[in-house]
Order: sequence, then structure tokens, then C-alpha cells
Amino acid sequence: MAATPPPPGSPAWWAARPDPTAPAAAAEPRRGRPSLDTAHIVGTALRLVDEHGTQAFSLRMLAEALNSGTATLYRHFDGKDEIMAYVVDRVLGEVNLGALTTSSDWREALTVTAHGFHDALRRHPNTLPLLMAYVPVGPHGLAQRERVLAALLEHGLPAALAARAFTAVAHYVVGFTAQQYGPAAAPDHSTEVAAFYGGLDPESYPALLQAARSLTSVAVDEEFEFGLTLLVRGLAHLAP
Amino acid sequence: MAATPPPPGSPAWWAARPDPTAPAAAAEPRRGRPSLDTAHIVGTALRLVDEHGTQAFSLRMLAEALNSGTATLYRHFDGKDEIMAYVVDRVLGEVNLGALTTSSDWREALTVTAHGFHDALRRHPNTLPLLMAYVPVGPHGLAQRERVLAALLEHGLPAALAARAFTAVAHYVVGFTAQQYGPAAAPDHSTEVAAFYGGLDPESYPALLQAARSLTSVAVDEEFEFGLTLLVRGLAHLAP
DNA sequence: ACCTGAACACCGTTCAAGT
DNA sequence: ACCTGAACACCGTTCAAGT
Repeated sequence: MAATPPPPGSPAWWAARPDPTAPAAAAEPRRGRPSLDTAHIVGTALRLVDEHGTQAFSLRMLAEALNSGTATLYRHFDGKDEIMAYVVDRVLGEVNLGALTTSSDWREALTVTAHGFHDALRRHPNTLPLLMAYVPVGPHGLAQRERVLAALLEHGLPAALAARAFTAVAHYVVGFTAQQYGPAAAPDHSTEVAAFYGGLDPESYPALLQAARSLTSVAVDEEFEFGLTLLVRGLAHLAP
Repeated sequence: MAATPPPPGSPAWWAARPDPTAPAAAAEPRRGRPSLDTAHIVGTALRLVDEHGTQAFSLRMLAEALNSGTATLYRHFDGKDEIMAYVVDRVLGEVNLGALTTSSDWREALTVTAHGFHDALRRHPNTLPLLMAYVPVGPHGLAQRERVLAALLEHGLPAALAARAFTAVAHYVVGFTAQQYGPAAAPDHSTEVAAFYGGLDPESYPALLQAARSLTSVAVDEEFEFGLTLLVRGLAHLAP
């Protein structure tokens, strides 16, 4: 039984990438000496996904933006999936966790982390479907995770708690941002949703309408803070 | 400026669907009297997505499974996106919230809700990318939301808190399930991840490795319970 | 009148032919 | 030796031709 190659973006696949301990360095092309560097390709791909969405993005579109042909892309990457995995990691590279160094306790460190990821992800809402499809353990993703866990451990949080707290916060941020700013959300999302609820039959959905009336008036930022507070306060019950 | 039609799966799009207050009834075909009923098409599509994944799923595959042609599908649905929106809602229809009626307080109601969604979603891991791409306000999605909110309000949770607690729990469950059972997760995900962390340089990732050592030994179910407990306990701080 | 085979304009990927 | 135009086997969608 021949081992099937790991899917691009999975942990096993990233492990086979060159130079995983040097997050800033772009992956080297694996054959020949190319005229395009991989960082430029990934950066252009991210820009195109930002502008046109994952749905409309295509290798032909990318090749044209690079003044090249689609076949050339296969000299730098094994295929579209591999390019997308690097696009995801590029977004994670934009996460700014500088405020971590001045955080005074683990609660503040977790809050800083959530806001850092939230700020980066909302700048690239069209990449959110990719972030959910790929396990984010590329070089930048790993580096950020290391940074956060180091801060949490330094503040005295037990290792088992730190690891799971990070995962819980990451899940929350990605899920929240996807629902609020993701491709499915219309430009005027909140008003659209309000109009939607207003059109529902009060007989069939009494609880939903009562809840919606108190929901749609709340600002999105406050909503984000609400869920984050839930997580941090819940964690405080389990930490010393 | 002509109004652009709402994207399939968005709230405005679902609002234009017929019969939103009768969740069990399948949507009626909009032209003629077809030989295939829409429920059968959606059910077959879900089975094919379960078996082959969203990536491999195609309208040709669906048409062949129905002993029909792709053009016939366009007599029942406006296109692939619309079919996918119904597939997502079908999965939400499988969520069993029967235990809600015997829940004794809002904490238990929230826990029951999380487990109900978790159980349904893990049965259809390949649909998780779809669940993130579409706002789940189809007939089944709405009915479940109504059921949960009614239970929370009945147990005395304020409306503003109930609505946001539901959203926070839903985000958490979808995010967690996607990372654990989603398409990107390999069959032997936990051992793969463990091997991955084992291969990292201890000099570069000291915190990550320390946290991973205490993480990979934990069962997945316990991991799910951990984050859920965070949410519920955090919420208790804000509720009477 | 309803249905659908066949065509259309794409897509990711490959490879033989170019330089 | 490196690069890439053109082809390949698909895809979602449309429509004219069938019944």
C-alpha cells in the first residue's frame, strides 16, 4: 500500500516544506532558477483573492497579473492548493502581536492575541474560507502560535491550559470574523439581517424576533468583545 | 443603478424563498411540474458531498446519480450555489435538540445545543466548508435557532444575552468541528499532528512544544468540553 | 409543454515544442 | 536548461432541438 501524499496545507505537508524554522524567508523554488520569486507570486495571489474572492480567483488570472503563463506557476508550486496554503500563511504573517510584550497578565495577552488576529483577518475577509479549509501551521502561523504560547506560559498559565486557550480563542476569532465579514455577508450585512428578521412571521418565530430586536442594535465591535469576554472569564475559573 | 440579486445562502436570498415558516416542507419547484422532487435532489447532493467532498462534487456527478442530465437540475434550482445552500440547511435539519425540552436551566440548554450541533456536524464533516460560507438562515436553520432561543428565554436568560450566547456557541461548535473533523484534517489527525510537533526544532519553538506535549494526550471530546465550559462559565458572570 | 443532448466559455493541469 | 503555448479532461451554465 503506497502512502498517499499529504494534502497541501495539512501538518504533514508543511512538515515536508523546506526551512520551517525561518518564518520570514520565502520557500525556495524546488527546480531550476526561476524568473519569478515565490514571495511575489503569493503576494499577487493574495491581492487578487482580496479583490475578486476565492471563487473568481484562478491560475489564469494570477498568471496574467504576473505577465506569465499558467504553466510557469507549476515551476514554483505543485498546484493551486499549494499556492492557497501559502496565501493563508501570508495573512497570518500580517498578524501584529507586538502588544504581547507589554501585556501584564495572561488575560491581557489573550485579549491582545484575539484583537491581533481579528484585525488581520478583517483586512482579508475573502481569505476566511481558506483559513477554515487549511490547518494554519505554515511558517508564519507557527511563529505566531509560538509567540502567544510563550507569553501565556510566561504569565504563569499552565501549559495544558495555554494550548487549549489559544485554540479556543483562535476558533472564536475565525468563526466570528467569517460570519461578520466573510464573503457570504453582504456589504450592508447588519441592516440586511435586520430587514430579514423584520419580515418573519411573529407567530412562528416569537423567541427569535424578541432576541433579534435586542441584537441588531448592538455594534459589531461590542459583539466581538462580548464573546471574547466569555472565553477569558471562563478560563479564569480554571487558572490559578 | 439596478439592484444586484442577493447571493444564494444570504439572508436576503432566503427571505425570497417560498414558505419560510414551514421548515419541514421542501421548497417547491418554480417552473412546471418536474419529475424529480427537490428534496430528493438535495438529499442525493448531501450524500455525494459526504462521500466525495465539496471539491470533487459536481453537477454532472449529481445528475448522473439521479439518472438525469445537468440541464434538468436548472429546472429545480437556479444553480450550484442554490443547491449547496439547501444542502447546508439539510444538515442543520438533522440537529436533534429534543433534550432541550427537559433542560432545567439555561446552562444545560446551551450545553445540549452545542452537543446537538456538534453531533450533526461531525456526521457531515465535508459540509463544514459550506457551513462557513453560507449564513445558516434556511428554514431548518431558523427553526433550530428559534427552538434554542425559546428555551433560553424560558429559563430566564435576558434576550440580549440569549441571542449572543447562541451566536457564540454556534461559532465555537462550527470552528471546533471544522478543525477537528474538517476536510483538511487527515484520518489520523491527532497522531499526525503529534508527529508534526515532534519534528520541530526545540530551539525555535520551546513554548509550542511544551504546550503540545500536554495537548496531544488529551482526548478530542474532552477538548470540545473544555472550550464549551469556558463559554458557559463566562456567560454565568453576566447572567442573573 | 416540458425535458435534455450538445455546445459554450471557462477551469486546473500537463507536456511537447520552443528558446 | 529552462520556459511556455497549446492541448487535455474537466467544470458550471445555456439553449436550441427534441419529445
